Amino acid sequence: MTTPPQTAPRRATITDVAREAGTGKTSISRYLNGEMSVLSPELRARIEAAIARLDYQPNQMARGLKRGRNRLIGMLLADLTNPYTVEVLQGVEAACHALGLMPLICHAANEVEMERRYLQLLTTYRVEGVIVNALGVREETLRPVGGGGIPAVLVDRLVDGLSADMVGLDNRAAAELGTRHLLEQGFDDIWFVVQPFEQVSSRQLRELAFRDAMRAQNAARAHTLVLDLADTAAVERGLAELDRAIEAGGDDRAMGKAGNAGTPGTTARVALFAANAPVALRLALHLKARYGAGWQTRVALLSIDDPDWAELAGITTIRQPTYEIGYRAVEFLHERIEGVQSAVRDCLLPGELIVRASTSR
Amino acid sequence: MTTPPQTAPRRATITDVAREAGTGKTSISRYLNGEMSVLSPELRARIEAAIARLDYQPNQMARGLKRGRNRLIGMLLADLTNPYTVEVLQGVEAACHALGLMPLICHAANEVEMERRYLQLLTTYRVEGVIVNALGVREETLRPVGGGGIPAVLVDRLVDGLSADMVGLDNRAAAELGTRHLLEQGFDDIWFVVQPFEQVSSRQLRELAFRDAMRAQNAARAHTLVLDLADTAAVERGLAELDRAIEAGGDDRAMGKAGNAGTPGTTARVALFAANAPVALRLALHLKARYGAGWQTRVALLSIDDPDWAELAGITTIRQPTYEIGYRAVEFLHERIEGVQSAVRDCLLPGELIVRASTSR
DNA sequence: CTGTTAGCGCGTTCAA
DNA sequence: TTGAACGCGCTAACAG
Repeated sequence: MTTPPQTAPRRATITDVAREAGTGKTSISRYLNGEMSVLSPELRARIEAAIARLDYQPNQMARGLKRGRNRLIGMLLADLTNPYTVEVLQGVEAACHALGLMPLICHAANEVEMERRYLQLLTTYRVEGVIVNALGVREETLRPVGGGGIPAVLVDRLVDGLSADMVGLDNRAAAELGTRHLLEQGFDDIWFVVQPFEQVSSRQLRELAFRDAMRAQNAARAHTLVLDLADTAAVERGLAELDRAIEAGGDDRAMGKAGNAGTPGTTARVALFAANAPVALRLALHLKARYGAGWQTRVALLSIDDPDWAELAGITTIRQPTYEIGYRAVEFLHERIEGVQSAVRDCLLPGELIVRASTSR
Repeated sequence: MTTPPQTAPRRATITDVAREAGTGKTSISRYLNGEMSVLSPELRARIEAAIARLDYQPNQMARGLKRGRNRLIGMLLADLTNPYTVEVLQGVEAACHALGLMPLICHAANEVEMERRYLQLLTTYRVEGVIVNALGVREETLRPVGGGGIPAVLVDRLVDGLSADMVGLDNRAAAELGTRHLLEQGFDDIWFVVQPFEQVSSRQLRELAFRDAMRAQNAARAHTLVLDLADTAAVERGLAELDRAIEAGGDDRAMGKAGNAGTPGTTARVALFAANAPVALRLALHLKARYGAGWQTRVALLSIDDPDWAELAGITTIRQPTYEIGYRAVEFLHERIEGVQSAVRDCLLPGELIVRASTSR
């Protein structure tokens, strides 16, 4: 049974409905906006019938034009490839649904230029607010948005110089949690592996907290490795450096258990601390290639973010409350849209440690 | 340096620009639409200056209202959690970018009710077309869209009773490719594992092609296992069934190499054929839990879809040309929007076999 | 309770 | 080459 390719019959407008119901446009408008109390049941019934008959659906664009609010919000995403992003998005969608908002999702695919273009596009569509999770937007780009312009809420990362609400992981606490766990498990040579810091505050904060935690425990061997995943050659070099460290360290994790922490000159037990899931994946792939299927028992890997393959790879993770992050972001934005003028708010949510084979004896 | 929270200065309108440039709105409109030839260079310069001074940006909504086209297209997605979807999306975005379209992304999160709601919402925003990758939309829901209504293009799955362009994997060829590979590697007891078919034509097609391929090779032991990932208890039962088969089959894959294919009563070499990535993940998790880290050498797993963790898990996959699927879908849709009236088209793209440890000796 | 009127920001006649 | 007037689909006064 094929649908006939007949010419598209122009969609009914409010005027059509009014004519069909034998009344004026205003009454239709009132009906649409739920002002039922001011409509006689009789008229109301006629309107309902007319709407059904014409399969009428109000034009949001026209409404928006008139009212000055179109219920659209922009959602600028740096990288949908990162499971974190998708999970946050689910929270965003749920909240939008609950608040009658419609998110315009813009995926910049890690390209700063794209971010700029999308931000401008969103402006052009007169979104009522923006949720920003971007790689390289600077204050200038966001100025017409955040300051004096439309409301903005930052997710996961700050934009320097811009004061706006922000919601994300409590990076300091999370990095400390991870570091402490590794130290407790007896690892004393820890490599924090992170993508280039760029403008991404969360990366900076995590690394900083890691170093602080190491220092606080008098654990001398703390290293930071910056891995630009987009640069194959650089990645190779970085991984080679890790290999040297791993192979100089304890040959077997079980063996090194009583290792003398921090004492220089002795074999140390090496652990890798990935700043996020993309990094962790790259590391895991390498470790598997180099040390075989059982690599988890050879070198410890802990990651912030808890992608669905973490269980499969047996890596320890710190799971972010992604859904809630997205949900809260929309709530914040909604309040701002509604005119709340309170001081800028930061919402830092705690991460949850999930211990798996790679860091347990 | 904080941005002062001054009151939002109303965005400039075309009227403001006209006044600022000392001319009428019409000229501004002409300028915006690139009709430069009809503007004196002098006026044109004044307009440019005024636009810059006011930081004017035309209101897309108003334009859309007037022109009857707002450059918006809807993109209905069944499941962003599936890496396939994200990859397709990247193709969609690239094509939209190239064609001056803006995709409204709607994520139904596998809920049929959500799909209905979003479809209606899209209608309400007067999108010019829709790309549909849905779980349960029926012809009725899509009627105002596909038939006689706004143009639609289907991705990955058909909607029964609806004739619309569609683009996706050549499921038949892909399933044959996978089946042949497994048979060639000497597996003769193959389980096709798939989510409930529902309205999803691709699932049905893959399963059908699998059975056909098995029959064509006179390979007697072909099974189909339907796994409803949302139903934990049902999954457990299904997995138990698989375990029985696996453990009844050859104890070691290397051993069974010379196994007598299809002969009943002898030990057979068991392989699992996952219909897509979510299924493959569930299977891999179970196999790892039951057979340990080296499960890949114990039981073969092949999957349609090539998620980023496939390499990590060492499973053989059939990679879909996801980016191209998304890109082509938008191209098709764009043509329809532009009024192309040709017969309904199907674009079936080939998959690529990527052999990994789990199915090679 | 109901209809009339005047725009929202913009594009498109049509005259000037 | 330019601009004034009208209307897109809808809402918000303002009468009745």
